[in-house]
Amino acid sequence: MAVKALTRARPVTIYQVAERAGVSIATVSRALRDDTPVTDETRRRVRQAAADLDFTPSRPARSLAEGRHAATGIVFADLVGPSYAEVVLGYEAVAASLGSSVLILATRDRADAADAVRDLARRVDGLAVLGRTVGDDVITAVAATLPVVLIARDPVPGVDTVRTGNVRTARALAGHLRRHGYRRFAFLGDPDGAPDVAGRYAGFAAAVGDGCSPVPSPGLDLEAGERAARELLRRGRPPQALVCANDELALGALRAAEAAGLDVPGDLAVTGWDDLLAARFAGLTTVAQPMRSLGATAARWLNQRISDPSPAARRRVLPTRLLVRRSCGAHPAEVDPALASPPPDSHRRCLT
Amino acid sequence: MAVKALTRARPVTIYQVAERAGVSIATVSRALRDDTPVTDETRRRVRQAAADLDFTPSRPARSLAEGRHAATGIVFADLVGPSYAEVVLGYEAVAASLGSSVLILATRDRADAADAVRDLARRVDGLAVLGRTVGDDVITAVAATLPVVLIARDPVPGVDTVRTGNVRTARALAGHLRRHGYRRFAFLGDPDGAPDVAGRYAGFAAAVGDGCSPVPSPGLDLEAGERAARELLRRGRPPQALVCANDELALGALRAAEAAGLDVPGDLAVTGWDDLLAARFAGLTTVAQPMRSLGATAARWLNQRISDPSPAARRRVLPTRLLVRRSCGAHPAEVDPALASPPPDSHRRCLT
DNA sequence: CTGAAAGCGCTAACAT
DNA sequence: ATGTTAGCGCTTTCAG
Repeated sequence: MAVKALTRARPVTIYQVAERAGVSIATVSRALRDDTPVTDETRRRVRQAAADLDFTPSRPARSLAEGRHAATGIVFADLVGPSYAEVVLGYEAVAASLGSSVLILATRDRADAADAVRDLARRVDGLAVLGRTVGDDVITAVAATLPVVLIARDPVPGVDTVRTGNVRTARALAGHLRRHGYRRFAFLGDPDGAPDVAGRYAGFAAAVGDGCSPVPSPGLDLEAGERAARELLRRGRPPQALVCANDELALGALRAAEAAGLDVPGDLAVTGWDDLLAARFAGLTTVAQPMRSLGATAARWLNQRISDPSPAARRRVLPTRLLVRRSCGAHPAEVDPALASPPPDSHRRCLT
Repeated sequence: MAVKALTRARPVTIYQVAERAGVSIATVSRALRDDTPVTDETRRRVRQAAADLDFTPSRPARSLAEGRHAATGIVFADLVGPSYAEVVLGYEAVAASLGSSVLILATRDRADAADAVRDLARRVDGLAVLGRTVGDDVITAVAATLPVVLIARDPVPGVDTVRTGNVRTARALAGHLRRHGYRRFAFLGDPDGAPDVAGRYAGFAAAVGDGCSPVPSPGLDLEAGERAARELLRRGRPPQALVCANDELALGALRAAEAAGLDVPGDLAVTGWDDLLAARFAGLTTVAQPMRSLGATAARWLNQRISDPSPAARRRVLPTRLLVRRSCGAHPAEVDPALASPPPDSHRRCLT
């Protein structure tokens, strides 16, 4: 196969289409977008010429002239972990159906996250921000420039926010565990590390009273969970139930328990949060959240605010579901069957 | 909180910066990009003015003038499933470090995928396409316009391609299973459905000879695997080892086996592909692939080809690793320890 | 080193 | 209904 396209063909412009169709560029512009008054015959000719030349309008030129990008962005820390990928997917699906392209920005541990966000802001008509990826100051600054929707993050004045119910669900979880008879709890995760963790801890701690203090983990992944749990279990008088801020931590705790020769749930009950696929196979009691809806809602709101920025800031908390599996103890009859069913937009079924 | 920003401030332009700094717009343009000859003093003044006004250049205007987008796109079918999210993440990380923004496009089951791709092509300087999301005709057409890199997909003439080794690894897997003593195999998955599946089946079938025919599943998810496996196990004389095209199918098969009262690996060996987190907890023997590297490589190649399109098309096959766990049978001593270690860019450890 | 001016390709008044 | 023309905000010759 010979090397091809050493120099790529220069893109076709509206002028060439106009010449070929024997009309002015304005007419081409009109004919190609169906919202304007053009003779059927003219439109046909223009369309034909455009097709012949394989013409597609230059996006930058269009954006510059129209003063809009027809694109929005979504900022997140990572895509692995708590099924954030699903949020992005839900977001993309709606955004695409609304005719806007999607730019992504993963902040990970990037030092210049704030700059990157500001830069992104010049390429889009609106921005969705997932979690505590950048400071409130950046959010406020960007929100002064274009519409912003916060996802799974503490609200910022004047900015839309969609979240999942952490506090309330944590309370439900606490109730469930108490009905199991547990009284000594530990919460695995650092409330200061992520807004979600903070909410989950707050709700749980409030529900069980003083009986629970947080055991900060050095991260939110499996290794962190295993390490923190190992430490905890080594100390005297371990808790009866270990409530983890997310499934990865919980799965790590499961491993630590196994390594310590403890039976789950016999010696120790463990719960997670997120309903990862792995949680099902580990029989982990956890909380399922409508991740896809989270993204979809953000995309929809963003679109609305782009076309009309005037309404007051909106806030919504999406419902979550407690999924009771075997890791929290013998399955009591009191569990409402509805609680065991999957969240609205999940294709998963409860396993245990 | 009062409603704010009913009408957002118009963005600052280069003219305002020029006026404030007492120079021409050309000088501002130069001073803001450090690659041009400008007096230190002038540069300082311009920078100051820009900072005062919180000026950031308009992307569309810049793109129009420069004739480039400083952005690339990545097209994929979905983000869930075989950790495609990791590919995207690897891609984004490299692209960002190379100074280009990232646009995403999820084709899912979208009917107008081809149009969407063509549309995306007008917003980027290069495109990465993951899997069989659009037809070869679209790839060829787009590749004539801008650089394209294919990921985990059969090569198209003249287009770069990065893949993971399916055929060779399938052979290794077959060898391992044969050493276990298995002789009757079944392959779960539809080779005609996805390029990866095709390669995996081809390699496996070639290695075990006629002893293996594919059992097409109606999809690649857990439910499809469970259903297909249930059917298979119901028929007389089930296989000794069930090799699944991916982990989700395998996990479904595990459930079907359990439901049928079969012991894994006692009555039936099961293997997967992808090394999902859940595979670890299910003790599933599987194949780990350097997903992140896949994306990273694509981003790097794209960048190179954008700056210099002349080199001949490149093809690379990234190595995979067989992860032997308990689902394939009693752990023989013959397993090379190296085979059990994680792929280069994975943070995961082998569990079993 | 800096300024003036000509585009980049398109949309949107404004004419006709 | 269609053509003319003035921008959109920036980069980049070309002069000076």
